Amino acid sequence: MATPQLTKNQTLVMDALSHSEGPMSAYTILDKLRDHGFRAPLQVYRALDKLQEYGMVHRLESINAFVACSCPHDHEHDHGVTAFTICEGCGQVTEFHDEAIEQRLSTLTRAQNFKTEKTTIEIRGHCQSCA
Amino acid sequence: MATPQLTKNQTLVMDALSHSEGPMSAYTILDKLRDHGFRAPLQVYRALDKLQEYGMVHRLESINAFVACSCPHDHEHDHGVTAFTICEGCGQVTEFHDEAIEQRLSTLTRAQNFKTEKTTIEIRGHCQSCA
DNA sequence: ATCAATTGCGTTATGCTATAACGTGTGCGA
DNA sequence: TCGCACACGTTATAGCATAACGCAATTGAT
Repeated sequence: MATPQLTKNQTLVMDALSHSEGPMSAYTILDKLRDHGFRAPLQVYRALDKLQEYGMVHRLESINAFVACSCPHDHEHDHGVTAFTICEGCGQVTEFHDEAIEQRLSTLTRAQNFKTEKTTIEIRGHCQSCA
Repeated sequence: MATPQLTKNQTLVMDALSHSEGPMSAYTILDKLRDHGFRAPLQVYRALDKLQEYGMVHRLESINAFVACSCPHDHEHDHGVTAFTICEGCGQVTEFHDEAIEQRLSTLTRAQNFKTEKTTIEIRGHCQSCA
């Protein structure tokens, strides 16, 4: 998945997420971008869809929010399964990848002949500071 | 978490989920129970909250739906981490538990001094029949 | 027995999340 | 230059979830 040149809206949404400390809901992003001409949710959702497709943004299913991918390198290759810890206190999200879990899940899904398309692993709790 | 006697509403919601082939949204449950006197979403959500607390119902975060726990035994002890495969074709949900994944996640979260409260693992794709 | 606390219930209203459906403009290759 | 793909803007609507109020039943300590 090569990363093409981003459009204006995509760039605005990406910047908003990148400069945010933690995850943001689509509507929070919308509010942040009103000064830049954003008026409707669809403008945000359409940009988010593309950014997810490019692997630059992740959706956190358990909190209906979006976060910039923390991988420093480009997004030209698949990262495999992505997992997150999400702190209920400060909202901090940590992204991580683990080959062992990926292998194990692969084994288990293969055993039931299940064809995986998207894997969600989200761990909610409290980080060191907020424990 | 001992399972107390269920209230009327809790029983109705539990029965609806148990007799369903797959997961149901709160509003779908509401519609199914209108004949039994249900009028408002809160009646469903309140019952669902308790049933989740008792470990009899799981929430599928990635599709905003609820499913009856498939464990045959009672719910008096914690099952640890619960994972699901969710078929995008037929909606079939399979629940499973894996000690290896649980261990690995525990190791990883411990490494960042993260205190886990709830773990979500949901695998979306296609089951054998729908592949 | 009585009071207070707890729990469940019902209702209305509201808020948050996401998409449908329509039309416009722009770039680009056949 | 025609047709197609894509991004965009707008309005409206659908879908998911909770706030806030009040009432009724239960329980359990005084």
